[in-house]
Amino acid sequence: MSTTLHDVARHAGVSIKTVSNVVNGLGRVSAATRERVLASIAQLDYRPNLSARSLRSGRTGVIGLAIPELSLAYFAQLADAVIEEAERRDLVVLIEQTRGGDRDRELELLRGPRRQLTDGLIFSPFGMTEADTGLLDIRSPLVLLGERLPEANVDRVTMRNVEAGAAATASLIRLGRERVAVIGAHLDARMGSAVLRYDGYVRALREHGLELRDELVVEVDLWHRSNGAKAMRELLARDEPFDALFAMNDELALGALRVLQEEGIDVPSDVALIGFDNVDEGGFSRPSLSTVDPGRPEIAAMAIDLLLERIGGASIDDIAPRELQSSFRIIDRESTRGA
Amino acid sequence: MSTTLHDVARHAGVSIKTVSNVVNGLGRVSAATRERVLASIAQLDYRPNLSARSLRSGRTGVIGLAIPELSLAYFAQLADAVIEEAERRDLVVLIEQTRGGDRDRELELLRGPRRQLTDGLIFSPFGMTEADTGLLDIRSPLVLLGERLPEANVDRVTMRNVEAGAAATASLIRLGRERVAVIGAHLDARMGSAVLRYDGYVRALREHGLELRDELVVEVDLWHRSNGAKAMRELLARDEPFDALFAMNDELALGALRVLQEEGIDVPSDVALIGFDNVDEGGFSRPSLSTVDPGRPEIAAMAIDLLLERIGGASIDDIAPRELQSSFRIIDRESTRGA
DNA sequence: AGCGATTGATACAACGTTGTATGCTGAGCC
DNA sequence: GGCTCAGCATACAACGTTGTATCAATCGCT
Repeated sequence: MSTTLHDVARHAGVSIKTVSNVVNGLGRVSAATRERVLASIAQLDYRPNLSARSLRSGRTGVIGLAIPELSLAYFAQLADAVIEEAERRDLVVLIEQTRGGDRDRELELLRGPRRQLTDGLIFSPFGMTEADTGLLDIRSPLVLLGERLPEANVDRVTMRNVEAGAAATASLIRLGRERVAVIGAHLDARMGSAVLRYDGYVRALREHGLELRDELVVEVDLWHRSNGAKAMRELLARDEPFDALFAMNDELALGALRVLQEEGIDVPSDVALIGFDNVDEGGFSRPSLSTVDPGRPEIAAMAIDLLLERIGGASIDDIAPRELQSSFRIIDRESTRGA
Repeated sequence: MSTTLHDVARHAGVSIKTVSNVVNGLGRVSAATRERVLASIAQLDYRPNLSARSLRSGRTGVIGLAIPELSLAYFAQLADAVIEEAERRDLVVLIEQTRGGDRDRELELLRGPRRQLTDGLIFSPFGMTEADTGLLDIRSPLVLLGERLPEANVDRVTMRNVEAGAAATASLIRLGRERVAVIGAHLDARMGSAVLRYDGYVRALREHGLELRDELVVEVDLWHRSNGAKAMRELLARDEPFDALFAMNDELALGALRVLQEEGIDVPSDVALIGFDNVDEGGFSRPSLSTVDPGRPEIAAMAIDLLLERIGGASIDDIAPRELQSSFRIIDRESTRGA
């Protein structure tokens, strides 16, 4: 079939191991034999068999990335960042979709045989509940993205959701708006981005001496665009005036934006709007959408670095699980511009 | 480390091969021993080592997907479809980005050692030129997406671009529009989607007895949103009246839409608009975007099936390369609705 | 009863690689 | 001149799996 070390060795008149050493730059090989071997390698177009290598070494050079759905812009862009950062470390990425965060599928990915294909997994959980937390206790390297499953004894990358939520809200208040609505809250939840971003919202209101009005808070289960539209209709139906809106992600914001426009409400003059996530699309909506950039490349880099340490042998017992936080940035676009 | 066949065999008091047979459902194994072995497998939490398996079998169960950029909605949704279809065939997908279609990167992916990680590659070429076509002549299974590199002696999945372009154009004409502009043309090119969709446009005009006006044709190099905006400004500057627009993909359409709105031109009443690709986002723009659905799941399924045949051993010499075409569908949304 | 056929299980080799142990030079030193 | 020691290269085993060949025991048939 394809050329092996054996073929090269025979062709160059040396032992298999010497060829292996040349390929990997190990051991002492005289310049003369090295030349000869390299020539043979080039001539025979030898390429190492990665299956054999990983059988021997126990490493595959592949990391897994499990996300709810690649069609969601946020995750597509995240995957993009992970692939690029992985590439930089000579790793390759295998993407698994949990089909919108299906719990059973998530568990299957965590424990299934396919885990063997990868050295470790970067996992953005969604459907698993806190009761499932124990199931995360797996031998192989794992890094969680986001703040779900807070009890899990695992490395984790998050962002400063409270601070970012506060900064987003503050950016609206700084425009002179005093009735800032928010959509996407999960008031009953104890943890999660929704809770943290909402905390930030509340904090910013307080710091600027504004009143928190429950009538301006809309709960939204899934942060999809259609739900953003629904939430906005609900808010409008309450007949409670507002002049600014913090949407907990860009999808919600874009859904809300559409309804606002249908109702003839101008953004930003009537209602200033800021989203969250900095999805590409927000730069092209009309008006373009102000947002919070979560620093995806940084998130990707942190996750991979954490993973690599575990892959390198640092077990959970050796080093306690850590949580790294990416830095965010407010992006000012048309939806919060002008008076 | 982790449990192997050996461990299970010892635990169940049988030979290694018997355990292997149970796992793979091969050979004859009595119900009694099968029970015993399965019990041991469950008890020891045995999972087959996929590296060893693929070393032995020569298959990895992984296919590669090389696309320009995951952040582009079209490719994200395509990747989604490929992953789902692969899953259905018990395959897993390794995504490689060619960084917006960088030629050197494309060649690297085609010939690099990482090809060994996968059983075959689904490749959406972009940067490679016709001069590079010969470099596609690789031993390992390969399927191209799209009509670039037309001379390549390789399996390929395309869509009926001419028919689809004609159908899109016709859907505008059927609204009563008589001055249909088009953006995205590559007039100097001999091949590619741009040429084919343009052919469709021309054909539809002719079939409906409309005149082809060069002033209504705008060339656009890269089909990005910003270029859609640029093209629209160029078209408006020509001061040539038009009442409908066929954009060669949704990105162009959305870019153009934004400019039309900035200029106070109403869509669809002043200008009816249709795009191409059925990117999710088009369903949420305002007005929502009519488009051509290229049938991504079908494309993914066809590509994987072609690949699997080659992986199964059908070499290019055995079976001549084939081209499969997906079926498309016009999606009517607000941008072509009403009078 | 004696024979071949069938069933159920086993031993062994091999996939291509790399780590370990070992061997063979010849140069340097007392 | 015999010793050590570095320098270079090799042989062998092992990673965990599966295909092939083989074998023992049981079965069915004349």
